[in-house]
Amino acid sequence: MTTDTLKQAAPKISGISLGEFVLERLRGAIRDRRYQPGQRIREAEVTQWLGVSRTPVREAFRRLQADGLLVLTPWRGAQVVELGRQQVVELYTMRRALEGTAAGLAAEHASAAEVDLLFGLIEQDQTAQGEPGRLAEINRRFHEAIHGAAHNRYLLEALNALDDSLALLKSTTYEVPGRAEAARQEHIVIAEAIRRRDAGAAEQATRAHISTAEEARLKLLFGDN
Amino acid sequence: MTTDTLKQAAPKISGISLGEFVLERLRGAIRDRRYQPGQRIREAEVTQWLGVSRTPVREAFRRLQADGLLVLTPWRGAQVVELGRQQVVELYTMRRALEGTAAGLAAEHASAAEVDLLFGLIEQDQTAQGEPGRLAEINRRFHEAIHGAAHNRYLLEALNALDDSLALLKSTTYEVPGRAEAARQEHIVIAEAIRRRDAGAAEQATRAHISTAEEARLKLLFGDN
DNA sequence: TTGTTCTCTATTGTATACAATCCGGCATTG
DNA sequence: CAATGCCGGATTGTATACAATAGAGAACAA
Repeated sequence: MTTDTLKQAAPKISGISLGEFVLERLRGAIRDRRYQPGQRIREAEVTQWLGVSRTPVREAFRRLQADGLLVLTPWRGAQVVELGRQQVVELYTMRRALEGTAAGLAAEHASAAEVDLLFGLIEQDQTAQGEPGRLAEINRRFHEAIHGAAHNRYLLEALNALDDSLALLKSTTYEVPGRAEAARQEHIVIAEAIRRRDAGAAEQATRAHISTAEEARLKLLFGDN
Repeated sequence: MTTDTLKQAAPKISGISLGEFVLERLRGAIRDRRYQPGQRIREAEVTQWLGVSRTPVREAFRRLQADGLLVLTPWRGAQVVELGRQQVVELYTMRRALEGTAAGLAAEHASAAEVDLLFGLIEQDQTAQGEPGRLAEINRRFHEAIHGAAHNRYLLEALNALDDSLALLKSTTYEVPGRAEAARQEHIVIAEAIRRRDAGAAEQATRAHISTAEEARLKLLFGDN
């Protein structure tokens, strides 16, 4: 076993297919911005990086295209999607709809443990003030908890794909001054609506939350007022 | 040029790639129930049918898996998805959210021509009473018109994928007695809300419309009361 | 008969060879 | 000098050969 960092060994005895392996590796690389928006990804490049043939690489490309992370142009190959202002706005509109729905469903279906998890995360949030990285991570887990509590697999899939797309955007909105405290308050309103099983309130509060997040995001990316 | 119906000729000079060609053919075959839910689809089978090699077939399989139409099990290949009661309920929950959002956005963004189209379709609807097939077709175009009027590409994609999934279900709800007239009235309420730019009312009316469609569907499929 | 194990075939996963296409640079020409 | 057209290499699309696996059915023992 060499300490090979450039040429990653493909899993030899893993039960997973190589196509899935490549898919996850590429998805991670795009999420971590090792492949940046607009960048072209050549098949041969991935082939050498992961030590597999072109076939599984191409399969992963197709899946990532379906997820909206890659653009595949015939005879020109794959490019990481670049999001313009209009697309960011449309993505946030989708997010408002889907997260709102998830929160409403969570109010109807969440178990006691799931509700406790939400409030636990809100407490953790308070201990992480001033650390944008940790705040973003706790925020992610808060929203994932709601997604799970909705108990709808199609909704969950759609939200995961949406998160991947939004990961194409630089940095976190927690770098905007005052955003952390505002988000925290909004989270509390949402969690309390879910606890008292008020689906309408949970949905409305979540939509408002996404809207303020959108504002912060647009300000960060495009300097909107 | 032979009148070959079994072994379809692949497009030779078409600008489209074979993978896309196979994808559309398979999607159509699943929509038309030539491949039925639960049925296994072998690569070799499609290979012979369309006169292409396994590579483009496999690419199409991956895309269809991402769209939720196929289940790919390692070493076992592709199977058309079978929807159980729980999954139908979850799909309709998604549809309620997405169609509601689309109607709300249409109320905000629809052009005059798009509004006219909606009322034109409602009139056509009246001339097709008693013909479930034509009614279903007009219904489809009514909803597509709203989807387009929302002017959000991600929402449009999600709704198209959802329609493909629901196409896995047998027959149309217009076979339920009284469903046609009820749907027609609901359509009018939705279209009028959009015409007067009342996003909230359009969304609410659409959600209610999807809920009654869901009821009819569940009754049809599972004999719910 | 029934249950178990083994083998063999059908089918999919992977690698690679070959064909088609695009894009850059270079030469030619006005 | 600019514009245009034509190579040649790089890259992707497709076909096919080979490897790995699952599942059905035969052979056999109890």
